[in-house]
Amino acid sequence: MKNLESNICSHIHKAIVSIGKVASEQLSEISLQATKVEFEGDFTLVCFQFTRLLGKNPEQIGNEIGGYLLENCSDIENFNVVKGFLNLSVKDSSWKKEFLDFGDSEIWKGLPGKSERILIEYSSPNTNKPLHLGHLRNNFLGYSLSELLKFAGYDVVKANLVNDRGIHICKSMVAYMESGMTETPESSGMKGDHFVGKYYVQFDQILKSQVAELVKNGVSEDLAKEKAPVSIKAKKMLLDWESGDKEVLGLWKTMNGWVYKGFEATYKRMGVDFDKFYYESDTYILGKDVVDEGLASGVFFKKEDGSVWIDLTNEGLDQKLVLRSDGTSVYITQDIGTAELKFKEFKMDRSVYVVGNEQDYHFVVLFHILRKLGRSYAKGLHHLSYGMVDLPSGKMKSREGTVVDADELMDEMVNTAKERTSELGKIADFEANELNELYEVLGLGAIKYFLLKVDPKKRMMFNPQESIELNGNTATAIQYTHARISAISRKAIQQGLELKLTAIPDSLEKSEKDLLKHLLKFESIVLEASTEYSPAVIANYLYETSRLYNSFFAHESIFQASTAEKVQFRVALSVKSGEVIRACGKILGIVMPERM
RNA sequence: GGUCCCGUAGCUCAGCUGGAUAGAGCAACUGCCUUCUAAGCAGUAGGUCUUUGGUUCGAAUCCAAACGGGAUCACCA
Repeated sequence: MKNLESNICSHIHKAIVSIGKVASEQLSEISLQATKVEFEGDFTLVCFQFTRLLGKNPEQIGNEIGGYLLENCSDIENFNVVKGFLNLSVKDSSWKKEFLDFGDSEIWKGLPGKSERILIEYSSPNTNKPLHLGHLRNNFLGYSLSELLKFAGYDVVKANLVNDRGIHICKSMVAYMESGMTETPESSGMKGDHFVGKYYVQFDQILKSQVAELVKNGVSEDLAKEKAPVSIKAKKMLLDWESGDKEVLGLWKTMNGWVYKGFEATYKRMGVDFDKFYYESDTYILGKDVVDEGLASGVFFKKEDGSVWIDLTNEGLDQKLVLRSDGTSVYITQDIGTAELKFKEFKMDRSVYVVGNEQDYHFVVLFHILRKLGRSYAKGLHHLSYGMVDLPSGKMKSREGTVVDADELMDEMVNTAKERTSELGKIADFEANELNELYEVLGLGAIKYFLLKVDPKKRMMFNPQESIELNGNTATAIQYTHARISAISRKAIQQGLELKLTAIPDSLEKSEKDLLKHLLKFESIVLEASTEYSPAVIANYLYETSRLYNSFFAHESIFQASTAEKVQFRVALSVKSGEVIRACGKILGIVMPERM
């Protein structure tokens, strides 16, 4: 699309210069839009924008530019002006050339490399409970953003900062100790992360009963929460952990080990991976030297009690603590330190944090701090902030048991895919392992697409009662389109037909032209998605591709086309569509099956 | 209360760098499988784009305010 469209634009530019006798610098960039179906033409130029510059009415302008193009631009066959809109019809030969260039290109292997490295931090789980639906959105977003940027030519590093320490882990540990430490994931047959999560929930139950007891004896609720024996134990355990108590560290390692084993299985099933793991137990001490540096340079200041702050009132924010009065770190201290560590290790040009929007403020502050500290990497920082996944009952709350567990959801969707597949009964000749692989691909694809097609920054709704759809705007329907295309190319190979797009028939059916024009947009869509950090852009484009292909498929017969040339062309068009669908699927982490 | 995000069809979402009659899917209703995969296609119906002002030749899109929903404002992470 690039060549044809930009060529026309540059001619329009010249036309305006020649018509209005204006300096070419006075013109901003010309952009065209696709002509609406109700009108004749391929591209439309909106002429109102030039009325002031040229001192003429839009109709006149349209006619004059149209006339100029007809004479000077070899791509234009005809034009018409409706109100202020100049509709341009492109010659079939120009379209043909454009389509053939596209047929030659191998753009779906990825865009040319850009010597820029981007580090993407995502997932970042707590090690005290299993992953839930919210984590799925985070993981799929982070993974597909990484794939998207890789595809766009960047050097991408995927990092996971595991939150493996803190009071929440101590809670699981305390509850486990209270239970007598008799069972293990092995003995109970539970997945490690679910096993530890069970004790985290148990802690809360013990706490509740102890608080109730204290309240009955006249203690206020707030105080009771603090004074409950398990609360005290958890706090003491955190201190013991920090002072390196052998026993506590031992239990901590054991329990985290169980969780990691569970996470590993879940990550594998989700199809996400990481190049680098950071652990907060290593990084939580970092950042203090940077605070010292900032104090010396005057970016931070110290209050009488010894606490260290940054004043962001000039930025429209308030004062923010960066070091406690006792000299210990807070959350943001660690993040400063971790940012330094990442840069030291990877020298990345950009750094993206895939973190929920409840931390918007935190990242605004963090980025301000790093900028004020004069860090070279500060301009490349970006918070990919995504909205929560809501249930019809409202927010997910682990304590109220209203979470949708990631492992369970994946099981359910794979199962739904299985039921549907056997209902349709098309794959009777599949081996058992092929079948299971297909169910997995369909179930996981459905969840991924469901979560990725929505603009990341928006909150979204998930209704666990109705399982994720398999008809309509879903991964399943897209995967189906791909399977269909694969069937076409199998048959074409059998018949010894050429799969490459090497020739374009003189006249194209509407559905063919629409599909081709849409496929041409692929590169610019990838660029748009990567500059906006939005896999949703890819997902929506992918769906449109699938829809247009299906429409073409339903309207035109491929192997029964009137001429051999048309058969060849339609086969090649199908193959191309399949390539684009697969490329989008790869970016989204959705596998496209050959048969289903 | 301050700050930030969101508000489009009954439901879930596109469209938002201003352009012609606002698009999909689900749900409802009609058609289409003796011919390449009907998990599909074609159609009907469904809209004061939360409201009110402003900017503009032109606003779902930009600006302001109001209303509604959410997040956040800890020496928690």
